[in-house]
Amino acid sequence: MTATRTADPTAHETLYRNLRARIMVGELPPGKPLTLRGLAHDYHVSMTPAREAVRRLVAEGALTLSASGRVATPALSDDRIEELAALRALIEPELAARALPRAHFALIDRLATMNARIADAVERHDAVGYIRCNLDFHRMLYLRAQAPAMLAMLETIWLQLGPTMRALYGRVRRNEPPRHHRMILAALRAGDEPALRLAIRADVTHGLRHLTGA
Amino acid sequence: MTATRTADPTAHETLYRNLRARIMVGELPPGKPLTLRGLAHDYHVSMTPAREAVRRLVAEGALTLSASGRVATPALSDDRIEELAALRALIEPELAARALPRAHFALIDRLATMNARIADAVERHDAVGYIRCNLDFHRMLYLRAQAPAMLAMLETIWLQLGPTMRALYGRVRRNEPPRHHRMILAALRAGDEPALRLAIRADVTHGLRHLTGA
DNA sequence: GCGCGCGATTTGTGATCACATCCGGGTCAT
DNA sequence: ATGACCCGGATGTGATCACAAATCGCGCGC
Repeated sequence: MTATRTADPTAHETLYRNLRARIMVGELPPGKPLTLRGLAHDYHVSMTPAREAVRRLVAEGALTLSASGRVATPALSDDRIEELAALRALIEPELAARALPRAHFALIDRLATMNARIADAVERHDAVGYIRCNLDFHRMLYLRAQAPAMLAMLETIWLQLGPTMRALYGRVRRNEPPRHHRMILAALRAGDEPALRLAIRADVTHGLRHLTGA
Repeated sequence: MTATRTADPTAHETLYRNLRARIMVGELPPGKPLTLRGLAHDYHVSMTPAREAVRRLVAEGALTLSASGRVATPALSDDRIEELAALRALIEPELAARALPRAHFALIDRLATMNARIADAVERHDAVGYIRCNLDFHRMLYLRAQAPAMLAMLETIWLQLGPTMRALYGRVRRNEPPRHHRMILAALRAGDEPALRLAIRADVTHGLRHLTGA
């Protein structure tokens, strides 16, 4: 245990973090309805923290609010998916470019390791494992950009796509080796910013192209 | 009154909308502390809706939460301002480009009218009026892009910059005529997408360049 | 068999209370 | 004069309750 850090987070924050993580990696299918009392019961807290956590997630787009106040995971329209993909395609290359000058060898090495883990998840047909590792791969790179506001904005986009991505990757059985990721690593090693931007953009748009067609 | 729409919004939503609008146009200075009981009292509601509205605004970055849970308008660091400006410079040209094919004459005419209103606000040294009209100008254009997710994301960026922009425009007395806006209108009339992207980017980066130096 | 309406239950909203903690100001000792 | 210290008010957090509205399911009528 490295836990000298046993700070006591508030109830609504633990609930928030937990739900957020589950939504981002696609543990919940699109359109899954949630209830305040249900969440409160599951986490052994009262309704108040559940309300705050849900409200927060709704504000981030991780959950949608029906007209009557009912809350559920988002079931995105094709148009919305296209928009979110376009946002990823705008922001991620920028973050990668900013990370590039700071991407030393140890980072690239760790990225390659994570890439292997992604291949494992694909092998095992583990959809949420695949999504989790894939996001970890991108996040690890973008963290080097030293741009917390950009990264936060990007993560809210990932959040919104979480349930939908799961619904997709759960359907397509064909294994998709991290082809573009290798291009990303090559561009990083070469210090080639234009190539990096292209590789990132290709990775993002490739992964999301199938979502609308299905 | 066109108000056939007198639907009854929930208390926390009216409070949310009101606060959000005030923050976005810079009515509140950076670092202004707010209290749940204070807000609840001002809006004649109990603490519960105030808490939800505040939680929502915190999630959007419109308010910041101190370690002890205290809430205040954000006092942005220079780095963060640069990031948010970069995000605007990425997203806004894209939205403008998507709006361009749908920008018919009536829209351009209305934009020109709003441009005049901006000039008025500058004349009167009305900082919040200037910010409000400026954002209205951009929003009116971007609405034509039919990209609600992108626009929503952009508005959260505007939100975060609200108090800071006010602090800036309140300081610089020199009148800043909407020079770039005329370039935007010209590009729209000519249907010239590259020129439009450049004009938008220039407008955004120009307006925010001073924020770090001051 | 199928659609419709009605009632019981579920669910979100808002109010209020108890409590731990934090912040500010005043006091006292050095 | 200045620093630490301490206490009282202020503040956020969480729990619980009352209430209105929406939803779902069942039974009736067609």
